[in-house]
Amino acid sequence: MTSRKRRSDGEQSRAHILETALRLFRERGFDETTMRDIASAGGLSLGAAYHYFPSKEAIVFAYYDHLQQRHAEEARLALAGVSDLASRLRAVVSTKLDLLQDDRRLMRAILQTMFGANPALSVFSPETRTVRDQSMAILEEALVCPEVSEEARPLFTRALWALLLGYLLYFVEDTSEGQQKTRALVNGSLEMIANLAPMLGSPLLGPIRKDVMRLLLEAGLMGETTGPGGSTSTERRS
Amino acid sequence: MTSRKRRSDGEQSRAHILETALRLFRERGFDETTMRDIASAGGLSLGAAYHYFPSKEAIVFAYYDHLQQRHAEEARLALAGVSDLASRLRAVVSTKLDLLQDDRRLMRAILQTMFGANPALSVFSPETRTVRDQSMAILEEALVCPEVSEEARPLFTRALWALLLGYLLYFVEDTSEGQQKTRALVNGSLEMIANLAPMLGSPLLGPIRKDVMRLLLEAGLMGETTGPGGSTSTERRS
DNA sequence: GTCTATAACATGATAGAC
DNA sequence: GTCTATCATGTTATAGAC
Repeated sequence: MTSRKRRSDGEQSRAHILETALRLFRERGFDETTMRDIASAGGLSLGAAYHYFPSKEAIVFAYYDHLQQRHAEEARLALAGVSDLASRLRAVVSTKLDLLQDDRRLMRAILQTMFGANPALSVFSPETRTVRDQSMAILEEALVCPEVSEEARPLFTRALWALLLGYLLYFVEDTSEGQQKTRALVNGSLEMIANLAPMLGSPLLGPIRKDVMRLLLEAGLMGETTGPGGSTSTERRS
Repeated sequence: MTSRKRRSDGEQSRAHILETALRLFRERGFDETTMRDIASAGGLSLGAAYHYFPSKEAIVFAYYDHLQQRHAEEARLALAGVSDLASRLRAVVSTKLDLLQDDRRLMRAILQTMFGANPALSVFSPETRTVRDQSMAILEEALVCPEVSEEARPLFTRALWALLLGYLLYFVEDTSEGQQKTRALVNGSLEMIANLAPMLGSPLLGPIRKDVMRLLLEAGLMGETTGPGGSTSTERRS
């Protein structure tokens, strides 16, 4: 265990780089901040920065990872003692937006990689599985309430996850004061969804729910299976 | 009008570059094809290529523009004589997928720019308005049928557009043989939607439709208004 | 073995001559 | 309109310091 002291140095440097990078990203934006800027502002060499983060993307991903941790905490706090569905939905989405309020440009960089050219980092890829599961877990917690039946919950969670993605997409482009446009859209639509929720749980829609579940399962969008780039994948990437 | 001959030369060069670029993109992928490759394969200099296309992105956009033209034609052809909603929905989405079948890597590049860092090229931006409107127009045509009431159509169109975006997102990652996973997902979900459509048009849901419309209108997602980056924008971009 | 620094490379984009 | 430099930046290779 001779690496004990060394590692602590490394961790510190890593944290320092991340901190510096985030500060610059916030000040100037993602594209406008170069790796050289980050390195020199942090008082290290370019090589050192690349030693800790294999790519510029990796830095925003580290940030997003950290952010989700915080969201989980905040959301749980906001959910405590709140029992009606509408409020619970608002709580979980609002805390997310609050955390991202001043980092919309960073979130744009994240979305770009999630929808971007590198399949490994895509929204559906197995590599990003952890992040996705974590995100869904928080949403699912919000759905633990009388209005949502046990059977409807998994499906509802997926739908909400897709919706959240849409909200974020809108959010990063929203230049209205305090992103009030997004807030209004979110609050209004979640309110309606909450009102419709009991209906969705009705036995009348049971068969349809079944159909949807089967569809999503086959598409690899549900349960333990992989996404569209499933096991039959034969494609390559340089 | 001394520019007559010149322009024709220019147009020809432009078309030549576009053609060459697309061929290389298909052969090697978007990221793997450099502007230098395109220029030299086309027998021109790097500067010349940049003269016609201000960026690499611009090339894929030109392609996408052309593609939508073709989709409009194909979709109209496929819609002719088909009157039931399910078939009409399938027709318009299937033709899209058919056109993109062998260009999924290119479509990925398109999606990346649409969700990407450059706000001007975002899905919601005023600059991409034409493309968006064209795309929605085709979808709206598919909804001209007895199952969809006149009042429900605008809303239905928007929802379908969002859904199509989701399909495409899934499609570009789908490595299953012939993208059968996407095909199954699309056919199944559209079938269900078609079945639910008459219900959505019911007077019972009238008030809710009103609410949704108002919400989308205020969000700038409907009608002639701009998107989230509306007139109050104060942000800049280098 | 773990970190850091320097130099080199590939490529998207630009400037200015012809 | 076209070309030839040239630049800026993400990334990699490599060598040295602790």
